Amino acid sequence: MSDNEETTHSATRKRLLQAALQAFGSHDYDGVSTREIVEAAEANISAISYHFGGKRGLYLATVDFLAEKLQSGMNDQLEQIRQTAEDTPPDRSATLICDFLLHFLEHILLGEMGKHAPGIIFREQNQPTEAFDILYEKLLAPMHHTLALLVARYRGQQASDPESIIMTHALIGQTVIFRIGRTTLLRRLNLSAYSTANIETLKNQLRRNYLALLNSPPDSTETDIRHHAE
Amino acid sequence: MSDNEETTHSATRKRLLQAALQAFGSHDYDGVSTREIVEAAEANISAISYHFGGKRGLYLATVDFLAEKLQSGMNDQLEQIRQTAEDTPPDRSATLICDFLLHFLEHILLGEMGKHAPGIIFREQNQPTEAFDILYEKLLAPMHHTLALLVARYRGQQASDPESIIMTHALIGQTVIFRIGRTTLLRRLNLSAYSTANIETLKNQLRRNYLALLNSPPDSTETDIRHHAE
DNA sequence: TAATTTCAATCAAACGTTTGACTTAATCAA
DNA sequence: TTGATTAAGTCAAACGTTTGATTGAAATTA
Repeated sequence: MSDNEETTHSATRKRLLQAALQAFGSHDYDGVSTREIVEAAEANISAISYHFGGKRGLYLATVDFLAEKLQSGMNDQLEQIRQTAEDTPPDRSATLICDFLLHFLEHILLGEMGKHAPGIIFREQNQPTEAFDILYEKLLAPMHHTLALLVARYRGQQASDPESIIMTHALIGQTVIFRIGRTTLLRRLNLSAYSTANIETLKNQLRRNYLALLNSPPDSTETDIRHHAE
Repeated sequence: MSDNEETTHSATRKRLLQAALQAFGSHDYDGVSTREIVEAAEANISAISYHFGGKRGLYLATVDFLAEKLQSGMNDQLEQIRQTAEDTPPDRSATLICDFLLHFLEHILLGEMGKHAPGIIFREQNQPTEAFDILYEKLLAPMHHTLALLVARYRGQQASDPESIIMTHALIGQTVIFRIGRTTLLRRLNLSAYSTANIETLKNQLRRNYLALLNSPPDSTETDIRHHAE
């Protein structure tokens, strides 16, 4: 039984993936030429066809590469959160949510991943191809699921309740907008880039925002239904 | 003195802009070929060079076209909001903010603009070119500014206070994420598209979120400083 | 030796742009 | 009113370049 996809351990293959990640992260699929990539990867043109079957194959492998990379850094954290959540009272969930999201914020604002991932992820959200399935399964769904679990737990709702899911989405949205809408916010604040002090300010304010949302009363209609059901 | 840019009133010119908006809205710059555009516009290849100087010129004109289109539909609303805000007590500002954002939400989820604008705006945020300046000046800045004014007024802060600006950004972010992250949310909810009932649910929940954020107490440090200054 | 990987060279197709002829409509002197 | 002149816009055809992909030989590795 083989691992995920091919498990060819070619150095060239890895260099191609890294170069492609950088390229596809900062330019559109069609805005990146295969020659550009192989030059950055110090490989031959035909290496793309050889290792990935073509440009499209390289792109898909790159998205998988990205998802795998991010997943590995997040899965432990998510698993630990699920564990902690079970062992502690529901009202501690808010802290877990805040800590996770703020840690996530720092990653997408400062981390290496923040450079390349957003462009690819948004593009796939906006105009999904089969690459979106990879991102969703390995990245977006696990994160969304775990957070929804905590949100539901904290607010005394079901994790499958649309209200929990929507609330989770809003929490994530309020976070990622500081990466997605970075250029706009920086102009409004007369800054050219986020400093660590700026990010500290952001984190403080976002934490307060998270708590305000989490502590807001659930929809009364839903609550009534739930109470009657119990 | 001429109007904005050239005021050539060619039918072909307009058809090119409309076709280009559709094309650039759903595909990347390099993913759109000039032949594709002229075919949709039922024009000749050379019309692009003739009217816009080239593909790049057409793209910039298209962004300007988009900004102008959206601006016209929003400026009246923003002006009216600024007027209303001055004539009514600060605590009414929350309603104005909610109404504007929810109206905006409906536009980007269902309206014609929601199809094409997001792709272009995000791309320019993520990798700004001179087209971003157009979007910022005509669209993003006015909206951001007016909302920040209301937010500051409601929470008893200065509109120039970073906390007001950041709060405004968070409010907008929480709104647009339902367009940007649409694909993810729809999967989580097991839907294939937003129905009008779904959107009504979204709006109800978002309104509650907005109010929770707006009513949350401002940063105590800031508040202290402000009180001392007064 | 046999299999895997790299290489320069080459391919057809698609790209954005340019060209020069053609049409249409407005301008103006006779 | 007529006929020549000019300008604006459109068109098919072609331009040189770049694109992703392929080839078969050479190099490398096992």
